[in-house]
Amino acid sequence: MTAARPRSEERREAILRAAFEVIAERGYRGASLAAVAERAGLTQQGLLHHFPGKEALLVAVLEERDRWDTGGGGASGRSGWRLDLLATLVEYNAMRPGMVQTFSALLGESVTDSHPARAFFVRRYTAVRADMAELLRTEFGERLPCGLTPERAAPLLTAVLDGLQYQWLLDPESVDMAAAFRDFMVLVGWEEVK
Amino acid sequence: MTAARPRSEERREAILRAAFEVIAERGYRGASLAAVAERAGLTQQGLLHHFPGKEALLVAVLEERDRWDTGGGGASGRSGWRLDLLATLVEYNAMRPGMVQTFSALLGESVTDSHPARAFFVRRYTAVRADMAELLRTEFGERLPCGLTPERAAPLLTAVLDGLQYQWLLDPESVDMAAAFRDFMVLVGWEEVK
DNA sequence: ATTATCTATAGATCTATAGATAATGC
DNA sequence: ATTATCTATAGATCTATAGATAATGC
Repeated sequence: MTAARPRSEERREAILRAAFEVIAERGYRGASLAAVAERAGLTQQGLLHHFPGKEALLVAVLEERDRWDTGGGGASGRSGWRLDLLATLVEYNAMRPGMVQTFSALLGESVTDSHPARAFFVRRYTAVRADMAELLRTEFGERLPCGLTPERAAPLLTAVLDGLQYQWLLDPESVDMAAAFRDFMVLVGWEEVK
Repeated sequence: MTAARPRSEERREAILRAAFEVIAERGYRGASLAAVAERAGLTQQGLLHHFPGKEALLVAVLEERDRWDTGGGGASGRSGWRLDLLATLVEYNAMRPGMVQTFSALLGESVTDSHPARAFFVRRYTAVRADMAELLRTEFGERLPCGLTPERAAPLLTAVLDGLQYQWLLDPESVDMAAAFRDFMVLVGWEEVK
């Protein structure tokens, strides 16, 4: 009759969820272990039983993110997204400000010198640009309707996704992230209603 | 014969320069007053004589930035940039990684809750989008060659500028920020060699 | 025996204030 | 008298470690 006592794996997940939230609110540098622990319902020292240090917690958050957006046949899977699914993903993100905020905050911090997430994002963006080029190639072949090659359009596509997220996080009333992204896709050659 | 003793204004400027550097290296939250003061050549308490607190220093940094990129008939001046000058600005930025890094780090942090730079960036992006729309209208009229209105292209243009900066800061060898931006301008309808 | 968690605390920071001291400007 | 700067320090944090205690699993 008593509630099942949380097993270790559940506890870890609760800590990770708390870490996502606190990083969204204060960034990684501003996220104290005590704040994460309190949100997860244990003490800071209890948290350190599950993660040996603050950086290990960040690494776990980043790995979780990778699982999240490659899960279900996602970006790095070679299976790849289709262009229309990318538009759907943007719409989906517009309903998850917390998740977007966590990673926009981490991306922003990661450009500072020797930030612990820097290597992760360097690797990640290399992979994302390659995935985006592959996706565009699958959709359009070697040359997009706009005239660019997939390799030259890929950094632009990636930049639009990130840049719109910042504008939208700062001012969601003024920026329609999904509509703006569809505008961009039309620009590169997508024919809206397939 | 002795070097002129630094006057107050010079000291303030030295502190601001130091603050730019330390924020680029560690972000605002990671930038301690002691680190900024040491770089400027005085003690933390000496610094606090010129700026009453850490947030006042940040405000001064942001105001300096506004002066920097509106100076010389810049964005918010109603005089406005021309589109080709925007391309030139991107090339110029590619030679000033420090400045780009300071503000990319601050933009990233600013999306976290109640960050002291948040209101600044909300205001700033509203103004930037309006300026970009105005610039596009001046160049192309009510409808760009790509079919978008200036108001719908403006958030995309802004997003590309910011998004490319992050990719470039993380991996300058792999991302040619200026070339990618020119690609985007061609996309919206610019005819390259005027 | 192992796992999870806690109390206690060391050792570094951080921001900010108080008040002393020195230099400059009237 | 005002301005610039310093020493000293209060009062909060922060990360991490040490070691005790309780609960679980063989």
